Amino acid sequence: MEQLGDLELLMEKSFRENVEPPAEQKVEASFSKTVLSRGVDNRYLVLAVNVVQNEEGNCEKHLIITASQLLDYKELCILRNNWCSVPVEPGDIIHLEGDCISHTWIIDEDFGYLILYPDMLISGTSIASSIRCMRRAILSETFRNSDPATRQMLIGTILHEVFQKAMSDSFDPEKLQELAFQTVQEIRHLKEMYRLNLNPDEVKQEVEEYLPSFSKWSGDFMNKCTSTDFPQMQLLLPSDGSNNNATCNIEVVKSLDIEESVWSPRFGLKGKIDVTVGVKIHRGCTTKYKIMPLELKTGKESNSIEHRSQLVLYTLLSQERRADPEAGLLLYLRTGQMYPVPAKHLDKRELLRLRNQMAFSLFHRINKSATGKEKTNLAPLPQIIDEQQTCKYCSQVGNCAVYSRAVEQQMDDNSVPVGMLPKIKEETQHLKHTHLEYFSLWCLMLTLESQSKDNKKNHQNIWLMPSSEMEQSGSCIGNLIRREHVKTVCDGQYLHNFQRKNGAIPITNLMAGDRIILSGEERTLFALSRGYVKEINMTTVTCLLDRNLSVLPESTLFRVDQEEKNCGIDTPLGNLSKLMKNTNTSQKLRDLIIDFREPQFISYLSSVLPHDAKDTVACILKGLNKPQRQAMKKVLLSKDYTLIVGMPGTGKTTTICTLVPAPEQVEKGGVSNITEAKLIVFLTSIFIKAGCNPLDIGIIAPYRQQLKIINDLLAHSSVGMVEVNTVDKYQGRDKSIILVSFVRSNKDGTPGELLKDWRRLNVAITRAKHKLILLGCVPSLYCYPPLEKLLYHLNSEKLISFLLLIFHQENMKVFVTYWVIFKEDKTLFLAFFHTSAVISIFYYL
DNA sequence: GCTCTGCTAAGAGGA
Repeated sequence: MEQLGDLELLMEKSFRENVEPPAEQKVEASFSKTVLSRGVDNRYLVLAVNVVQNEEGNCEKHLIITASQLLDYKELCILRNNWCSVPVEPGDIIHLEGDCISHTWIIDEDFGYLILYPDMLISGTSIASSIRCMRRAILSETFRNSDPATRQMLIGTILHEVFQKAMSDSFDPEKLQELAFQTVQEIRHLKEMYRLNLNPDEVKQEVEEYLPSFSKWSGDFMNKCTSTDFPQMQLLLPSDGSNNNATCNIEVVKSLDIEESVWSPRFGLKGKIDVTVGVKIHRGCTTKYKIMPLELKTGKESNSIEHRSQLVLYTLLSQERRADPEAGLLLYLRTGQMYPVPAKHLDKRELLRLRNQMAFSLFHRINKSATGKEKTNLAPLPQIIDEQQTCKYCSQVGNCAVYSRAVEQQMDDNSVPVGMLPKIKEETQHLKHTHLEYFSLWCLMLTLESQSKDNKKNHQNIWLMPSSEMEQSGSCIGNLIRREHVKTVCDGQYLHNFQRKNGAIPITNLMAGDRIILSGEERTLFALSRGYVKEINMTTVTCLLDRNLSVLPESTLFRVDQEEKNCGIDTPLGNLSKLMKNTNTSQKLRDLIIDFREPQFISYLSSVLPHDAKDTVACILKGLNKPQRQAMKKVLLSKDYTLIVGMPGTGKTTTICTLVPAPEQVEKGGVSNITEAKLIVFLTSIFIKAGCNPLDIGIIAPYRQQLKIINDLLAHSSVGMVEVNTVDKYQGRDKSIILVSFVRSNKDGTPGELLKDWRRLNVAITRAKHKLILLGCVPSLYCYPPLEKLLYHLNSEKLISFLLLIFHQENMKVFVTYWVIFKEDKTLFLAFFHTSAVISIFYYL
């Protein structure tokens, strides 16, 4: 009792000490628009932080907090034990888990959590990776594209997909073979194989080696007669208490979701759960049913702390949607071995502590001058660890060393472990002082830009503000009910129709094409899916979503929130990191960009232009004025870069153009032309963006392989629902817009039979009611007599447009933009040529 | 203060 009295006295004291100083009134929330609240989603503003010693001489942190906007109602939060190290400061926003008794929260070793900046959601994998090196975790969040994709990652991705498909289909060996084959053949995976110089057959073979383990796993854990037939495991749930027998039989009943994406503003976490499974835990004569996260791993069966931590974090994420799973399952697909991972309080506490440290580092990227007199500069990152082994294979080692030398070693209180100095030197020895300065400057500038007010995502409004309030800002529509069937456009794209439960849709800024986040009005259905607005009118919002919501009850109320545009500094930061690499290309770019080496030019055009391109180039130059022609010539002679400077409207963009060749590919499946296919998809998307109904657009190609490629591309774009067919299928029908891809493009003029058929061509070009776009390689198509006639006619009518592909380089990344001139006339022929001239341009502001 | 532009994203495995 006496102790308690002392404690109360202590509390009173700290209250008095901290409530009274006038300085406290100046405290402002670091997240300007944060909604302070109490209850499950509580958000407290920290007014004061006091470190005190308790009776036993242990350290405690006492926070004076408030959930009232007027700062008039204050509470106390006492942090004990390890929680004392949370880097919380006055002005911070925190979330508290636990009990609040007589205006006092006590967070200690065994009970309660503090979440620092809960609206900053950090991914499960990031936190897991911070266990070994916090600095690396922060660097990976910053320099996002520094991790090069590898063969193992591709195999891992493919295997995940095969397993997930099998989970909702079947683990029958023949079916698995089929699923594996399908998945390996998917365009995005083939692209990655091409990039990694891998053969699809060898990838398929490696994937197949895992399949027997898949079958073994499903045989072990699913569909048995009696509970004791399921594998025996050691698992105690926190709710089981300590004096229970840990041995149990685990049965996987069913899969409830795949790639479930969860944002948790309660724990400040986000992540994607590989598989969400219904599990029965049979222990003695009792059975517990739990819905748990199942995490798949294709690599070494390490059962490592990182892997297990990922599952512990996923049990926290799961609580956003349903009851606490208390445990997760970790499955190694190479062997089919599965480990249960209980989510103990100790593990959750330590992981959230790491999360708070990470949130602190991510939030405090800049040292702002307190008085306005000192220079604003970058804050140091978490300490470099002193473990050569860990750093040996770290993909962030380059960024780590450059940041240390360019930013941290310029500071007074910089401390690098002595053992790591040689490594840092080695990693940065190719860089001059000017390069380090450039890195430091741009890192600072980009970080400042990302922190500027209009670039901050205010996602927290979605979880903290009711839709009725958000609707007033025009970026939200609430009280929506799903109408009609969900149309599956393709895997991962589902068309949903929503209507307001009562009456018309309120006035809104939401427009077709906007990115949105779809949530249920209920808290547990928050951020269910993301996608685009496809169409919006007075009564209906049509959305293309990444999940099919028809599994939810029909009466579910939804809200649609506009996803705020995010200023991506990821690309420029990634480029900055690449610019510092020890490669010849980066060396050259540093020379030109940082050290301002003058660009070099060659003397004669004849040495760069292929002979047969002469006429083509002359033809283009005809359309340009004198300064444009001079600029064009300079560009063609450029070895490095050419700057074109001009007032707006003087025709810089017109000058920056080049012709791409688009060669055909002849394979077993038939003839195709990937460039044309991409362009068709691009043009289709332009028409849809311009307001055309996808159903009014038809795509025609004479070759099946081409149709397949176009279909695949459409399926992976936001377009979808556009009819793609051979000429014959359009016989007797018409569409508002028809796009034709002629496919053939080869120098030797091998004629294919298909295009010689005059009747087919006639059908193809007479299907369009309003706009006909023909796309093809002019010199190749001249080989076909019917097309020759057509081209001759189009040419005389000036209906042929040369297709311009614009390469432009911004933030050191090359973008390719198709530039198409739309004319008033109904018919337009977009033409390619065999030859190309590549132009590289840097835009400088 | 308005409007335009840039925009998937968490994790795929390694030791």
